Amino acid sequence: MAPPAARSLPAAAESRKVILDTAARLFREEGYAAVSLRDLAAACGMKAGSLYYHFASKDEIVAEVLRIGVERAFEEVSRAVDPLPKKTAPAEVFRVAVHAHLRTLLELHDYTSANIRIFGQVPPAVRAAHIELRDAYERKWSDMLNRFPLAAGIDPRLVRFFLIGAMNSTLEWFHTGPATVDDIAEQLTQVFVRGFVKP
Amino acid sequence: MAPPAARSLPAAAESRKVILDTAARLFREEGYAAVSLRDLAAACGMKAGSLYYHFASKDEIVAEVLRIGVERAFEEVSRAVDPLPKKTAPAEVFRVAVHAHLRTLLELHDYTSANIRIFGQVPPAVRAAHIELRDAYERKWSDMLNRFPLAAGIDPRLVRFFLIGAMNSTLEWFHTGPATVDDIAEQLTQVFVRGFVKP
DNA sequence: GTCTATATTTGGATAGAC
DNA sequence: GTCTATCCAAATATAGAC
Repeated sequence: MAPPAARSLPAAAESRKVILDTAARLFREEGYAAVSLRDLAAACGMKAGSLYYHFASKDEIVAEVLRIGVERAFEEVSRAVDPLPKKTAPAEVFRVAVHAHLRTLLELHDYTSANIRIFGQVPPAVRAAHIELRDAYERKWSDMLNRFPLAAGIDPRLVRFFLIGAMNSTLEWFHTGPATVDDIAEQLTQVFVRGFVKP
Repeated sequence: MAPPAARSLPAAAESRKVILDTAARLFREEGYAAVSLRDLAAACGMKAGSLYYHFASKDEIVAEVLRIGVERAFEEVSRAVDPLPKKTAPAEVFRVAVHAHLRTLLELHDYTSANIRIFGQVPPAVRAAHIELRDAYERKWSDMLNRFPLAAGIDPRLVRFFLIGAMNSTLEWFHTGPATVDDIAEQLTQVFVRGFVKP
């Protein structure tokens, strides 16, 4: 038998994708607890019971949304940074990475924004199972920061925490529209690398 | 009639305070949706129905917790910053303010940490009613930032967003213990004012 | 694969006794 | 002021028909 055409998924996989895409969007918009399986099913054009053909529980759905969210960000940042020439200045690598992370979070993927938005709301067991993947992604950021010569008294672990906190909190105000992703990436880089005060 | 002794509140006010203190602690620990009124009442040594003598709804309780959370931070930062001599260097004012905010968030008040933790989880109406007070507090930060001469191309509104995001996200990792509040305040100030890279 | 129907639990909220 | 008892709505999850 010939394989199915590349553009169309088998029915089950197709439904699964619709459910996950919709869940990511609703979680991003409304938070974890506010989205019931009835809401989710209705938004997919299904009934709640049908979800259980594809997933064993709400936890399983949200765990998959979280996982894909980090993976997308990881991929986008890697795709932007890895091809840069070896001799690229650390600050330029940094700016490109920040831009890729912000674009994924703010413009590209509901999965990533859902991840940031609901991570603190999901059941502790789900959160615990997700930590390892988050850590792997954050290690990529540590590697980038470690290419810089550090100012005296600066702990690079704290810089990474500050940076990730500042990047992810853009989700809470980006829609108010004071700046574009390009603006934010550029200025965030300048603030972290050289400070916001006139030299 | 003589007023009651200063250290003891009237019974109703006392119960109200117990409920709010306990709610703040539970919200901080478990999030908004995870705390039921039965849980809250039990932790206060009461039954769920009794809460309704003091508050009309769960929303009213959480709104009060949010309000007190910002007020405490506002008070602590004002108390630390306002008495400084007029000629104090902007960077020193900044450091003192960051220290006061972080200490309130990380060591002093369950209300403030609950606010940061659950703000994104409460019903939209509660959030909307709370925005004005948050804005007033953030204006205090804008005033401090505006005392600095800015580097070229820097929008002080973005700096304020980055700063508040970085400060509040400490809540997610402070318990892992890589640094004290003093360390964090010192290094956060240095990173924002002069950057983390060796000059 | 998706449906209908329903079991089961849990939540916020109310009424009235004490 | 706090209790007991209860209402009502909503949630996750399951069973079995189609």
